[in-house]
Amino acid sequence: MAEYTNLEKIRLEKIQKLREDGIEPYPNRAERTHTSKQAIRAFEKSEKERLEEPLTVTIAGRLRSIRPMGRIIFAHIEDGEGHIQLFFRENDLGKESLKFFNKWFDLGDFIQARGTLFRTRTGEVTLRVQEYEMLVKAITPLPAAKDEVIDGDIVRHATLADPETRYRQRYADLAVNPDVREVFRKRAAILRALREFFDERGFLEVETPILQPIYGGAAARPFITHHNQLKQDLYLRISFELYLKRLLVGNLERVYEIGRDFRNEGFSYKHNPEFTQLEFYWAYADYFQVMTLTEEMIGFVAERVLGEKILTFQGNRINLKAPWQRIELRQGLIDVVGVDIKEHLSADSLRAVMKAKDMEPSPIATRGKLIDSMVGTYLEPTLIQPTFVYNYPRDISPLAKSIPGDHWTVERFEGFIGGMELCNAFTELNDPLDQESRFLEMGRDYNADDEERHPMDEDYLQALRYGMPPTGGFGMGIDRLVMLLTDQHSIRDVILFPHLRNRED
RNA sequence: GGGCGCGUAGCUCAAUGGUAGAGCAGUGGCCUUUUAAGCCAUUGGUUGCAGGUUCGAUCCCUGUCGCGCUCACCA
Repeated sequence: MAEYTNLEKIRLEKIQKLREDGIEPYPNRAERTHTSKQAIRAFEKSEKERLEEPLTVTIAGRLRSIRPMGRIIFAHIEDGEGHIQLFFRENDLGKESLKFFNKWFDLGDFIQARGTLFRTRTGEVTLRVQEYEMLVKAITPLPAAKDEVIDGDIVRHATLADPETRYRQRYADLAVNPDVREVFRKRAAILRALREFFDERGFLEVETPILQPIYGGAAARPFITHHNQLKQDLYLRISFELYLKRLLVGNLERVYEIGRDFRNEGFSYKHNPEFTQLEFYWAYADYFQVMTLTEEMIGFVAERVLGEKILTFQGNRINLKAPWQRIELRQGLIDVVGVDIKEHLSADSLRAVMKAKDMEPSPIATRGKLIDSMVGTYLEPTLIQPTFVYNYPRDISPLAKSIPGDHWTVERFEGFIGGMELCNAFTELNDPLDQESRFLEMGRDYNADDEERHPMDEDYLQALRYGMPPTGGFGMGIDRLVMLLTDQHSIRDVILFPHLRNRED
């Protein structure tokens, strides 16, 4: 049972009294002829055409401010597209009707109003209300103190700022913070642009299983669930990779999927346990071609969403125009920490030189993990402008193809923007025998009970034995791309309902 | 998981080892073109939760819950 605050009790009482008077505070049906924006546009058009007849419209929305001034009342309502001012006048409505509004309506209620449009002395297009009706009585007041209209924009004073409430009650956050709505509109535009980009280039959008008997394609701990009838444990996917590549075996030469991945790991400003991923696989391409396509893709999305390839992220001006900077991983680490990984082909040797350079290498990490941690700690934060780091260590890339003649390195790159890893791609390993030995290698590098261990996927190997064309593959966290294009510091600000701990107090 | 910080009215924030205050919102009144409208009056709090120290705790201490930052973790 909800416990009501005093403010809520007052509104509950209003609901009861309205019903006693035969007025339904939650009517089944509403009516509107114009949104706020449409109404204003229609009025401006009629002004231009010098129409004599006043324009009559019915609008509906949430009451965001009320300014009673005796026998008149000004109010603003907000709908999905904007806001518009209502003008209630005793001369138009009669004494009772004006009083009724004053008495029973509160900020946050939904109202439907019919009337004619005019311009006030201050020039604002306003609805002169002739009839109005309550659509919804809000019980809880919106967590915002007051609105001010400056140059036609609503400015909110003392608006909801507490991050916890904003994430837990996203509905309230959205209702009260228009820029939050804007972030999610942009997110939708980004997804639309990505689909357009791949559709235009002959990529087929597909859907692969989220519930998987064997997880794979990434190093991450999975969520485990259970199918009752099958009496079988299933995993929520940690990547799409192994299923999408099966499709290339099946002669679908260009595929992509946009969907949710789940990783049972800690969260941070750039990690949420479920997140949206884009992966694509492109037959007869290699990782350098994928790099070029990546530049095009990100540029295309930015054009669509921002109108240009320049953006500001956390105070940095970022230029997305191709070509992006390309740094070979080995050279990047030589430049940043002065370590040449080619001279340290064992984990122990690498650990020794890292210690000598005052780093604190993990005592159990593999060579590849040590290299990756140096990249993450020293190189990644410096990569503000779009950069591809390429040629990664083999032992952390079990699904990527080796560089011919180089046992230690694979054809793989990661893309960084704004000091943040954005995407990961490689020339896909399509040699089933090599793949099998890589799986076995991984099995040796991890303990049997380590959930990050890459499990052997026999069916995937079977697929490869039929033959997978040479392929370039790519994965990107969409949430991070949205962060970048909307200048949001935290992944929680680009996910509508980010995961938070349960409250038990 | 570790470290640091935060949690006070519906919202945004103050405050003190002596029992909590402002603006807005709310309530009552005045006001027929306002723009954070204005003016007068007024209600509102188990200070996240549970303990402890103290004559007395919102403040000090311990634990706990949640959030934030950070480190670890994160092919």
